[in-house]
Amino acid sequence: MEEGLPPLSDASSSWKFSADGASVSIASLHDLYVGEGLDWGLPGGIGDGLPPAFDLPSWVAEEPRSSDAATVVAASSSSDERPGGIPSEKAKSILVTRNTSAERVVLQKGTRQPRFAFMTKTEIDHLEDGYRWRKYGQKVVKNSPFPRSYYRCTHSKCNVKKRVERSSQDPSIVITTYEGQHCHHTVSPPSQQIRLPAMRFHRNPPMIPVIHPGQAIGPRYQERTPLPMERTSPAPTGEGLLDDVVPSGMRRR
DNA sequence: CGCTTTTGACCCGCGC
DNA sequence: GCGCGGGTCAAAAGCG
Repeated sequence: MEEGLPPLSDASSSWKFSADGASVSIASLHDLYVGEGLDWGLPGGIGDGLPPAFDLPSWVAEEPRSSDAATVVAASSSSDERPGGIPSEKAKSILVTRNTSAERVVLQKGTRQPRFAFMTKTEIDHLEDGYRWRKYGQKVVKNSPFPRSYYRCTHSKCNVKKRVERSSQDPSIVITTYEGQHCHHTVSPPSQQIRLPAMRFHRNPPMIPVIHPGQAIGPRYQERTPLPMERTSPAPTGEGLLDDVVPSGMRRR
C-alpha cells in the first residue's frame, strides 16, 4: 500500500477518482476489475494480464488479501484530489470504490455471495446486461437523494441479485452491484451484444456484462479509439462464460 | 392472461 | 429494548 493511503478502518464508503471525466470504472467487493469501459482486470494481482497499452496506474494499489475479501484501493492522500502520476491518456477515468466496513464484515463472515460492482456514467438507470431481471423492491437509502432498486434474475433456478443506484456524489454515475453467479446463459442473441474487452474472471465469474448499441455506457465509450484487444463479435468457442467476455489469449488459467 | 413494476409493510441486524 | 436503515415480501396495478 502506498504512502498516504487512508486506513481501511476509515468507514468512508467510497473513493472517487476521475480524470478527464471518462466513462466507466468498476470495482469488486470480492475481486476487482477496474478501468474505463471495463478495459482492465486485476483479479490475479496488480497489472496481471493487462494489455501493454494499459499499464496499471501507479496510484492504484492492492491491499493484502484477507481470507475471502480482496480489496483494491487507490493510493492517494485525498479522496478528492487527483493523485499524481495518473497517466491521463491511459487512464481517462478511474473510480475505485472501497467496500464499507459493514460490507467488509459481511464478506469476512462468508455469508454473502460474491459481489461485483461497477460504476457507469450513463443516464440509463437499469443497464442492459443480457439477462432478464425482475424488480422486487425499491428503497430510499440514507444520504442519497436517489432510490436504490433491487432486481432478481428471472431465471427460475438462478438466484443472482442486482442492485442499481445513482451515485449521490455524481448523479450521472450509476452504481450497479451484482450478487451471486448466473447458472445459465444470457438471453440476448450474441449478434446484438457488444462484448467488453479484457474482462478477466479468475474466480467466480460474476456475470457477463453486455452493452447493447446505443445503451448503457454512453457515447464516450463508443467514441473512443478501440483497443487492440477489443472485439465486437468474436465467435463463441464453447468454453463457457469466459469466452463471451475475454479473448482466449488474455487468459492464463 | 402472464409477466413486470410499484409500493407499503414487514423482517432483521446493528448501534446506542 | 428501541430506533434506524437496509433488504425482501407480496398484493395491487400496469402493460403488451
